[in-house]
Amino acid sequence: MRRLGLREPSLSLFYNALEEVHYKKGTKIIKAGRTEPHLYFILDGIARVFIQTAEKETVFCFCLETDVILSYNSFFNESPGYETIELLEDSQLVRVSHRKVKALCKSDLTIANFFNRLIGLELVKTEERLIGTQSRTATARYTELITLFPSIVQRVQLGYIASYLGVSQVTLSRIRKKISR
Amino acid sequence: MRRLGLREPSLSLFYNALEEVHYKKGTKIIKAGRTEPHLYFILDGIARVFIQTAEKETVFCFCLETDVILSYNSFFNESPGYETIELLEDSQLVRVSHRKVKALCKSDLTIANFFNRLIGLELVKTEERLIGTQSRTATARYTELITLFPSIVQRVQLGYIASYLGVSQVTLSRIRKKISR
DNA sequence: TTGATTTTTTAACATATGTAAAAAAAGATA
DNA sequence: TATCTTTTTTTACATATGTTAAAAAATCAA
Repeated sequence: MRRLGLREPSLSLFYNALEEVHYKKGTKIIKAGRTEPHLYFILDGIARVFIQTAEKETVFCFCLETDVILSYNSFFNESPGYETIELLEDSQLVRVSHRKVKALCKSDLTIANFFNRLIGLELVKTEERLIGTQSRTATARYTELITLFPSIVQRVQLGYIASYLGVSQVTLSRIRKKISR
Repeated sequence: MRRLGLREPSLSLFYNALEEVHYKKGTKIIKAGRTEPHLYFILDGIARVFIQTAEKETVFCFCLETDVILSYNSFFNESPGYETIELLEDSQLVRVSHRKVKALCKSDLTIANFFNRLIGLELVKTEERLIGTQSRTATARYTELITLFPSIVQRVQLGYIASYLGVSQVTLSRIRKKISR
C-alpha cells in the first residue's frame, strides 16, 4: 500500500481494517451473480478471473501477488458482479469489506486519494488489456505474456491462457510451436 | 455531475474549475504519445477513441454526450497516453486540467469521493467492454450496440464501428446482411 | 441537377481458426 | 514402478474471416 502513497497515520487506519485469510486451491472467493461484500489483496497465490455464459467460460484476467481482487460492479454499483474468481493455488490473502473501505474514504482524505489511485491504476491496467485484445494478434500477446509475466505461463494451464488470449487451445498450441522455432 | 452525488458547496467548487470549449469535427482533442493535461466532458457531440500502430488504427470506444474523456495513463501515471481522441462532429465540451482536479481531490473530501465514483464507473464500463470483446461474437456485440446505442450506429461510419467490433468492414457488412433477414 | 467524392456492399480467393477426436506427454496416486 | 488421470499436442476437415478489387449506393459541392 505504501507504494500507492499511503502513509501514517492513514496507513495504520487502513491496515487495521484488514483481515488475513487462507484458502485452498480451487476455492471460488468471488462468484458471479452475487453482490460481493469484500475486496481482497493477494499476499501469496494466483487466481483466474472468468465469466461464464451458457456456452462457455472465458478467462479475462489473472491476479498475482500484490494484486487487488475486486468485483467492480459490486463495489461501485452495489449490483451483482460479472466475474467468478477462483484460486489456482493454495493462497494467502487479506480482505476488507466494501463497507469499511467506503467508510474510510468518506472520513479520511488521504485514504480517499489512495483508493482513487488504486482504482485509477486498475483502470489503466484494464484499458491496456482492452487495447491489447483489440489491436494485437494472439501471438503478440502470448509472447508479451511470457516476457512480462513468465510466472503466469509457468503456473497456469494452457487452456486458461488460451481463453485469456481469446483463442482455442489448439490455436495456442500452434502459436507455441511457431514461436519455438 | 449531480447524478454522481456531488452537492453544494463542493459542486460549485468543481463547476468553477470548468471551462467551456468548442471544436470542429475532425479535431483531435487528445493525441497519443503526449501527456494530456486536460480532462473533458462532452456537452454535445461524439468522439472516437482509437489507438494507432504501424500497421493499423483500432477504434476502441466512442464517447457521447455526458461522457468523460480522459487519458487514463496521462492522469494516473503522468505518462504519455495510448489513445488519440477525434471529434466526429462539431462539438461542445467542458474541460478542466488534471492539476486542478488533483488539487481539488487533495483538499475536498466530497470531490475526492465524487471523482472516485467517476473513475469507478469508467472502470465498470471498461470491464464490460473487455468482457464483451472476449466472450461474445461480433454479431452479438453489433446487435447490442444497435439496441443500447442506436445513435452511435446512426452517427458513425461503419468502418469505425467494424474496427470497434474487432472485425473488418467486409465482415461487418456480412453481419448486417445476415441480421437484416 | 450533375459530377465528384466518400462510404458501403459484393465477389473471389487464400488462409487462419475452430471443432472433434486421437495420440502423446506430463503429473498424480497407490 | 506401474497405473490412472489430466494436460498438451497433433491431425483432418469444415468454415468463418481477411484481403484485394470492383460495383453500387450515398453524400456533398458546385
